[in-house]
Amino acid sequence: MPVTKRAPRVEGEAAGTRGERKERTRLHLIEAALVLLGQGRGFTSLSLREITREAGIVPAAFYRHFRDLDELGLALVEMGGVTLRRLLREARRDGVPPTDMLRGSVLIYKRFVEERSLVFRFIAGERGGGSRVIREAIRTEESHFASEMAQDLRALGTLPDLSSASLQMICGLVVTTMLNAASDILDLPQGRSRQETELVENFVRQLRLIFLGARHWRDD
Amino acid sequence: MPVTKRAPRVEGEAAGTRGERKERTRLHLIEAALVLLGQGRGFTSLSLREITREAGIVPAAFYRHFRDLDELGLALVEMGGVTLRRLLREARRDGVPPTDMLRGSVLIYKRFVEERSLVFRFIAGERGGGSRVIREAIRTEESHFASEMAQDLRALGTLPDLSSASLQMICGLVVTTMLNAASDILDLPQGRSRQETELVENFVRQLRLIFLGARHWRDD
DNA sequence: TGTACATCAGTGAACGCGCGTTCACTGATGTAC
DNA sequence: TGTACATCAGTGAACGCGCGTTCACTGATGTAC
Repeated sequence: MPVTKRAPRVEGEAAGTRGERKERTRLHLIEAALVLLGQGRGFTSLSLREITREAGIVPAAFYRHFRDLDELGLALVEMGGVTLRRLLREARRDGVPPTDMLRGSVLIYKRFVEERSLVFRFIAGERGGGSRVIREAIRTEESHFASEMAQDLRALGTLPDLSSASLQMICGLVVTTMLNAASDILDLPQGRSRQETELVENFVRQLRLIFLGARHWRDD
Repeated sequence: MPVTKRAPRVEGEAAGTRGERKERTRLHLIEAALVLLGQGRGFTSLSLREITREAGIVPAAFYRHFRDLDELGLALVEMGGVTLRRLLREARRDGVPPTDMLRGSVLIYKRFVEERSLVFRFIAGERGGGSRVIREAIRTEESHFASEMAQDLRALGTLPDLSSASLQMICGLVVTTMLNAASDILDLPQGRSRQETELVENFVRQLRLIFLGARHWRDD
């Protein structure tokens, strides 16, 4: 029976090596920022002190993790990118719904957005406004996401006649449409199922239109 | 010869009735906000004092014109709506370019956006993030704009086989694509003509795809 | 037209407050021997 | 294993600053007679 090198800790809260604790505080800061963003304000309007207050540490400790708020913003973008990639991974794993493919995908996407509302609020919110460096980081994530989606469509044999460039362009349009829809989804008033189905139907139709165009697209 | 009822003023700056002067200060406040937004920050991060400083009045005077910053934001949204309507009006007046319709329209749009960069920066920036009340006001303007565009397409006889609902849906997609593109246009680094033509070509292709889909769309 | 009074856009000072950043510090965790 | 020292995440106090809002005011413009 091997000797326990380190005494096991009772409280799960404070467990871990110094490095692990530090990482956890970093995540607390990121989550704190997301929570505050979830209250419907822009990232640029958050203050360092608010964030540390929400995270439960002293303002000065912020600097142990990020040089400034922009650096935290970039961490949020990265988390957004991870979230998007997970969406594709799950789609790949589960496959697309066999009947009424598009509506099924839209409903899955809608639930995905709602379950990760804070991250999507951030991405949808800072994509157009916010600071320039963050906007560009988001654009980069978007285009990676579009490329990955294009690869998946290629692998699935959808739209086999299109060049990679055209497929990429089409996926770019799909991605911006998805992110616009995410913003709409998050602003849905609760319990207004009429508005909800209208939004979904509109979203489905828009995607249908795009894929209809794609099927008739001729590379030049 | 009629008597001059009021002594003519020498300096154009201070001219006008009290009401006119007030209106001018109001516009100064709106322009000041736009100038500050043009420096690449979000509306929610602007301060009342900054804006009045930029407008050349004392902070307290702000309250003679707006209850708070949100009310000024709504005025900005309205100005954005006016700008979009002007775009359609000019398109109606000048007609669409006869050859290479879509690329021509895109280039006209690009110039339009660049000439009114501050308003578009605001609209593109607050559309996804910002405060909820402003976001919803922008959505309303967007959908009015889409309706008007749909009417114009109907009047021009483009896509004569589509129902009004479908036309509206398609125009909605066109509008969001245009506004996404506006954000990209405004972030173009100066003098990088390569990136510029790529952006334009991508934008043209996306619109082409949408209209190709529209031509094959069957109402259900 | 001239006069006396009302209106009100803009002023300037003041208030209490939260901000970002700095600093020397504490004390648990990690490491070398 | 035990001990002595190093590291460093988080502390708490302090700073100067710009913030939003209030208030009594000023003086040009507007109005009634």
